[in-house]
Amino acid sequence: MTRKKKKATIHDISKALGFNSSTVSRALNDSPLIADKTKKIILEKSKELGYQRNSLASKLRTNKTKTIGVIVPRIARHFCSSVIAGIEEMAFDKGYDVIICQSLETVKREKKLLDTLLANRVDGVLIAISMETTNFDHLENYKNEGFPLLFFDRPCDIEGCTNVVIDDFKASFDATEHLIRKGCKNIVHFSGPKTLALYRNRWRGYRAALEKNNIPLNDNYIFESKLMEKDGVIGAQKILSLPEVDGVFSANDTTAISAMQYLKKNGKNVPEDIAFVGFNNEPMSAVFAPSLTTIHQPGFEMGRMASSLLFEEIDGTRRVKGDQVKVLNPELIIRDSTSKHMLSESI
Amino acid sequence: MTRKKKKATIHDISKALGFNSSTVSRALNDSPLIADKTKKIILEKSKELGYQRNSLASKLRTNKTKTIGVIVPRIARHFCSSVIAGIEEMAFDKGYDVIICQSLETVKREKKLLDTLLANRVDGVLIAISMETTNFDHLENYKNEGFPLLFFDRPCDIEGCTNVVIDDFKASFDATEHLIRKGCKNIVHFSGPKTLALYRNRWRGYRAALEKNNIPLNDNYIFESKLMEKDGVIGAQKILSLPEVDGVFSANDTTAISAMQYLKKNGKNVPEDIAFVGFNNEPMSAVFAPSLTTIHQPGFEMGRMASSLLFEEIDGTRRVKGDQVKVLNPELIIRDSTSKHMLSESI
DNA sequence: CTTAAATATGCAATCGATTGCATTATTTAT
DNA sequence: ATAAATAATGCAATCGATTGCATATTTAAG
Repeated sequence: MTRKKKKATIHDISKALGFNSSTVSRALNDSPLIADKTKKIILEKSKELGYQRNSLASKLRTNKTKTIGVIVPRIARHFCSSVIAGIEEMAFDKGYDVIICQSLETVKREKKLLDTLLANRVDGVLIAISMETTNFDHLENYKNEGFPLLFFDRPCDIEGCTNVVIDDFKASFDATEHLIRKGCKNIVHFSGPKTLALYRNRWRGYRAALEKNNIPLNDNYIFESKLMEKDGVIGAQKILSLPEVDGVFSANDTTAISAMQYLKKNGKNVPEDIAFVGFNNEPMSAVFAPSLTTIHQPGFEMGRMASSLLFEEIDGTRRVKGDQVKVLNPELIIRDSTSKHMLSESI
Repeated sequence: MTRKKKKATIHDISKALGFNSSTVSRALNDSPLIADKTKKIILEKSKELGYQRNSLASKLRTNKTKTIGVIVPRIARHFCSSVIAGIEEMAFDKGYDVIICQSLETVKREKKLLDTLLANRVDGVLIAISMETTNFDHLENYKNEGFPLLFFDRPCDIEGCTNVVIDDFKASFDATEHLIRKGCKNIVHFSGPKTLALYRNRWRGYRAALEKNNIPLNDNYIFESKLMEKDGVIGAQKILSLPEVDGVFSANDTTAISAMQYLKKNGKNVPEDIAFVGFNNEPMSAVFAPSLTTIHQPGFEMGRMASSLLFEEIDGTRRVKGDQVKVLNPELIIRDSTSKHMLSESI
C-alpha cells in the first residue's frame, strides 16, 4: 500500500499516445519542433499520468545539472544565512537549484562535501572555507577538474578562482579609529586564526589605525582564538589583569558580547570603562545592553554578487584568468557600546 | 584551459586495464565476487585517472539516491538549525546525503522545493511546513507517490505520515503556570497563526493553565499574528492600553523581546510591571537584559529522532499505519524576565 | 584424472531523458 | 501541378553505472 509507486516516464506517455518518446521529450521541453496541437495532447496526458521528469536521467544525459553547491562553515550563522538568501534569490531567477552544506569549520567535512558535490556533478561551487583549512589541495584539485569554484567571505588564492569579499582591512581600520576617536588609548584586539586571510586583514586594519594615530602597538593586546563564546570569557579575564585597557575591537560579535557579559559581572562598565566594537552585526548585538557597535557586512549582496559571477562563469560569459577579487563595502554601525567620551568627537 | 575536463568513467578504467566495465564496477563497490588482486589493480588505476563515481548514473540505475530532503521554514532560525544539525549527524552515520531547503514560510516555495526534491528522487523528505500551509494537497500527493514523508515540529495529519513534535501543550501549560505562580493575574498570550496545530496547542496549554488556576479567560488577551518583530511592537502598544496586564506568554522569543524593548522604552519595567515568558530559547534571549524565561525545545534530539524514523521507513524496517506521533519533552528555562514576586513562590 | 563445486570475469540489458540525423507530411513557390 | 522548402515526427545512439545470467577458470572431491 505504501509501496513506492513506479513513476510515469516519457515512455509511458509515448505508449499511451502512440507518439515516439523523443517527440514526448521535446514536447515537454516546449521545443519549437513540435506542433502546438501535439504539445497540448502530450501535456494533458502527462498530467493525467502524474508524470514528473526524472532529473537524474536528464542531468546524466545533458551533463548539465543546473545545480550549484554552497559550502558554508555553519548555516545558523547570521552572516552565512544572509549570503545563502542572496544566493538562493539569484539562483531562483536563473533557474538553478542550490545545495546547501555546512562544513562545521572542519576540513574533513569540507573535503567530503566537496566530493559529494562533485559526485553529483554540480555545475559550480561557492565556498567559504573552514577555519581549519590551511592546505588547499582539495580545492585546487577540484578547480583543476575544470569546474567553476568561487570563494566568498574567506578569500583563497587559487589560480582561476574569483574571490568575493568585503573590505576587511578598511572595516577594521574604521572600527579601530572609531574607538580611538572615542578616546581609547589601549585597545585590545580579539583576532581569529591568522591562518585565515580574513582575520589577517582585520588585524592589519587594526594596526594601521593605531599607527596612523601614533598609538604604539602592543603584542600583548592581540588575543588570538577561534572566537567562540568561551574565548570571550578568556579574553575578558586577560583584560581584567590589564587595567589600562579601555577599548576592545573584536573580530566577531559573539566573542565581544561574551566578554562584555563577563566584564559586567566583574564590575566593569561598558562603555565607560571599556568600549567595544564587534564585527558581523549579529541580531543579538542590537538587543544586548549596551547594544554593540559593530561592522555590518552586506551578506545578502555578497550572495547575489558571488552567485551571479559564478553563473557567468558556468555559462561561459566570463573567463577568469589569474585570480579576480570583488570587494564589497562594509558599514560601521554605531551603538551604545562606544557611546562614551562624546566630548572628543569632532562633530 | 579552464575547459571542463571529461571525467574518467569505469569504461576508461576498463579500457586501460582490459577488464570488463562490470568487473570494474564491482571492484569499486568492493563486491566479494572480485578477486582481491584484481580489486587492487583497479583501485590503483582509478586513483591514477582521478576517477570519481558519477552519482547521477548510479542513482538512476539503482533507483536509490541515498539522499534525503529537508525543508524548513528558515535555516537561520536557531531551532531549525539545531534540528538540521541532528539530522546531518544521523544521516552521516547512515551514509545518507542531506539536501537542505528553506520554504521562507511560503507555500509556493514549499511546493516548488517538494517538486525539485521529487524530481531528484530523494529517498524521503523531512519537513516542517510553512506558516502559510493550510491546504495539504501537495503533501498528500507526494505521500501518495509512496515516498516516506515525515513531519517535525509542525505536525500535519496525513495518512501514513509520522509526526515528531514537542509537547507544546505541556510546555505552554508550564510556562503559563510559571507566570501565575509568580503572581500574574492578567496574562496576555502572543499566539501564532491558529491554522498551525502547533500554535493551537500552545494556546490550549495557556488556556488550560488559566482554567486550572481559576483565572477567567479573556479573549482580548489573545494577540494573534505571524510573530515577527513588528508584531512585538504592535503587541506592546496594545498592552500599554491595558494597564491591568502583568504578564505575557509569547509563542516565540523574537516577538517577546521586541515587545519588551518597546515597553522598556515606554517606561514599563520587566519583570516588575510585566513578566515575560517566551518560546524557543533563541541565543539572544540569554543575552537580552532582562534575560528571557523561555521554553527550550530539544532541536538536536528532534533531528536525530525524526531522521532515524525516516531511515527506518526508507529501508522498510518500520511501516507507518494511520499516523504515528512521537512527542519530545521541552524544558522551561527560568531567567530574569519572570524573577518578580519571589514571595508567592511555593519553594 | 574426471566431475562437481566454487570462484572470477564477461556480456548485454537497463535506468529515463536527450539529440543528431533520417524520414515523412505539409506548405509554398514556380 | 510539380519541385523545393519547411514542418513535424521517428529512429537509434548516448550519458555512466549496475546486475542477472552466461561463461571461463580454478579448486576440491571422489
